[in-house]
Amino acid sequence: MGEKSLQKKKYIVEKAKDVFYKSGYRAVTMKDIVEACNISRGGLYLYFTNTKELFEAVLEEERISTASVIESGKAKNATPGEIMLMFLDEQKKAILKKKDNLTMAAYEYMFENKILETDNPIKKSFLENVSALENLIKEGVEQEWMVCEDAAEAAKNISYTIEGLKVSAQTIGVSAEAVDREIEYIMGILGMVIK
Amino acid sequence: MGEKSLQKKKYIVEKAKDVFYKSGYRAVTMKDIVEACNISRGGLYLYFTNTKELFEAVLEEERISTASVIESGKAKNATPGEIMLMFLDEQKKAILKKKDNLTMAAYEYMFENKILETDNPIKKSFLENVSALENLIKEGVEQEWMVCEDAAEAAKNISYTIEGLKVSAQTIGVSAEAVDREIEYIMGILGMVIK
Amino acid sequence: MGEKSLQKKKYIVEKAKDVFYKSGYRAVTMKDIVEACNISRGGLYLYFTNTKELFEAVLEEERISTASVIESGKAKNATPGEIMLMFLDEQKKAILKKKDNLTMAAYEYMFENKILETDNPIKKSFLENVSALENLIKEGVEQEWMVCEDAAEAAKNISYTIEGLKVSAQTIGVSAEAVDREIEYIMGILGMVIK
Amino acid sequence: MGEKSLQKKKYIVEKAKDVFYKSGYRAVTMKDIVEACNISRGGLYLYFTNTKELFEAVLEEERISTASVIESGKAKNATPGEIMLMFLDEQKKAILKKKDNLTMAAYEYMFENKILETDNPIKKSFLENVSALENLIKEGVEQEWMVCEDAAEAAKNISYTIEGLKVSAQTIGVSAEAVDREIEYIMGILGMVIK
DNA sequence: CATGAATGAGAGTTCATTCAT
DNA sequence: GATGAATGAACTCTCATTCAT
Repeated sequence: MGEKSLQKKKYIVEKAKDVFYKSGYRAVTMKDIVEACNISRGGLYLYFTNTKELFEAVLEEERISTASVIESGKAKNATPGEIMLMFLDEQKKAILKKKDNLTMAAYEYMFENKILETDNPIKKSFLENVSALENLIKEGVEQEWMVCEDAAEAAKNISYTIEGLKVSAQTIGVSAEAVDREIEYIMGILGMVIK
Repeated sequence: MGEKSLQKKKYIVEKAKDVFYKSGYRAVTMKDIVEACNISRGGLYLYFTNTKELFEAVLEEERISTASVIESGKAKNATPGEIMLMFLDEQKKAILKKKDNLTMAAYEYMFENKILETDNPIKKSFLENVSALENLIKEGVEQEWMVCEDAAEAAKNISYTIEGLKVSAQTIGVSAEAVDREIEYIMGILGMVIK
Repeated sequence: MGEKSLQKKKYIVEKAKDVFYKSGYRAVTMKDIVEACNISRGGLYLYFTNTKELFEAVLEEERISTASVIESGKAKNATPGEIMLMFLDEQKKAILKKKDNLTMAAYEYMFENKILETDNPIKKSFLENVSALENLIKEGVEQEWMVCEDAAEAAKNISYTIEGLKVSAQTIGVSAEAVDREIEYIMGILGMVIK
Repeated sequence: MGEKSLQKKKYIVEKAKDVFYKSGYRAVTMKDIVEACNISRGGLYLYFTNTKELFEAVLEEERISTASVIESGKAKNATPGEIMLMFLDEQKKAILKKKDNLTMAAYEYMFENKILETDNPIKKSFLENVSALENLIKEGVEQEWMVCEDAAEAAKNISYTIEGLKVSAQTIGVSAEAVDREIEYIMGILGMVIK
């Protein structure tokens, strides 16, 4: 697959993203993608065999990488406490983003594709994030910016709280204040002073 | 619709519940239901026109009514604090129940059927629960079993935390300890002494 | 599947037979059958899932059973020699039948479906016929109508000679005289007097 | 078409032969050939428009020419009887060759392309062979190596017997002994002494 | 000549839905 | 009410064939 093809592939992923945003995961058919991309039926199949592949490509692009936030924080010589705040702020934005159907689509995808498999990209991403958070917390504790006896458990707790907030935000609705309260709770867990 | 028909309808809902538990929401076809019920294709249509109707009937049956827990507590002359504990315990059980595909099915359903509509049965049920909780909290505060400045906000916060836990439990996995910690957090919000 | 369905199934097989006669095996699509039967796309699938199933049903109907010829001969108290003549006559007719594309279709089918599998219906039918012939020959030898040292080998030899004639007849062309000569040869093998 | 092109064409035919050997005739697609040749889709079309053309080119290459065997025999000053034995031996080898899917492919091809047309390459080849055999027999009779009243009919009979054996060998299975017996039969027809 | 991306026709298959019985 | 055969729309997927480069 040459340079040109890669561009086309990217173009398809971009268009597909719109479709998934609009229609979720399961409702999307290859036909929908074909129409969104304005290409031929067969043409799409040159790049993607099914909507699962397509969705995984979209996920790959979309992933808000905790790791990347943490990396960029370290690059700026920020303290673990500062990095944690940056991370939480990033998550808050993601939670409060209106019409983030991709989160729901991801849940549909996860449900359809047997969530217990560990190579499930969402679970994988979740676990990566937990791991990155855990390291951050350990560092924070070592440098006495945080207090936490069980960094692993704390990282997990923080992560699924955020996950739950994302889902609730898209289904039942969550106020910015509610998100703030959760963030305070998380900071409390870590013995961080609330700003 | 006569007595006999009502019984049949109930029978169908019961069988449909099994199917939704097993396969989620979107993956379920009328054919699946027909096969599970061992009735004729046409027969099913006499009672339900589509899987949406069927799923709503199942939801109606399954709803773990916060209100009902609270009512039953009041009937036993339990204090607001005791009722709250009973409620949280009930929720813990629901969260930790393995293979609760119905929760995921409900999310699929919610997603497909435009969550913003207020007559969405899940949102409706959620709001009812929030309201019941709010009243419980207000009562608890009045009787000085709890401390809470904004009962409405607290009720909402508690509810979506639980909702988030349910989803996380079904997708990423949540330990019993994690649930306990969340319950402690909730009790902390309400100024309740941790047992 | 009720009485009515069985009739319909038979009707489909009948129509399908025409199609296979006309177009062979591989060229036939489910669509062709649908059109020949004048039924709906989905309707056909109620009875047959693919052309393989259909073709096997056609084969079942069409099978010129050696066994049945032999049975009917025995029922008429014919001698083994007479039965052999009846059998050979039956085969001659089959060989010389014009436009017997079904034979070719059967070869296409056999080729596509891995001829080595012993449950291949054509091979199975062939082996059944060989076995029936073998018994007939043994009986003929016992009653001194025939002379043959190795009945099994003779039966096999006769059978594939006929098979070869069928194919040649449909592809390169075989004269009635040529068939007669082969029959004489077979009778010679069996030490039978040529009429 | 230049020298280079001819070489490429030959290369394609060689690769195509493998594919036809492996998959028969009808199952083979232009895509299969393209992949086997490791050339571009468009590239193949410069040489062959469809699988029929390709298969005919393969047949042309593969033809076991009776004529050539006879020619080579004559070149070696062999007697008609010796040449006949050489020819029969050659055929025996061809019959007993395992996995000769090309024979079946040829039947598929013949069937698809209306066998009645006399320019059918297989029929043409068959008739050429019959003619060469006929001449050989006539010569054998003249030189008193053979005895045969109707050389034309004998040649035809021998040829389709062999053809039938080839098909049977590929579908139902034929033992070497059975082939020998057929050869003896043929030699008997010609009044040749059995070795 | 050669490439390979792109097209679109067409085959297979599944199901929601209807309707005569 | 109940049945289940029948319909047809919709979707997936594959290739022969073309054409700009």
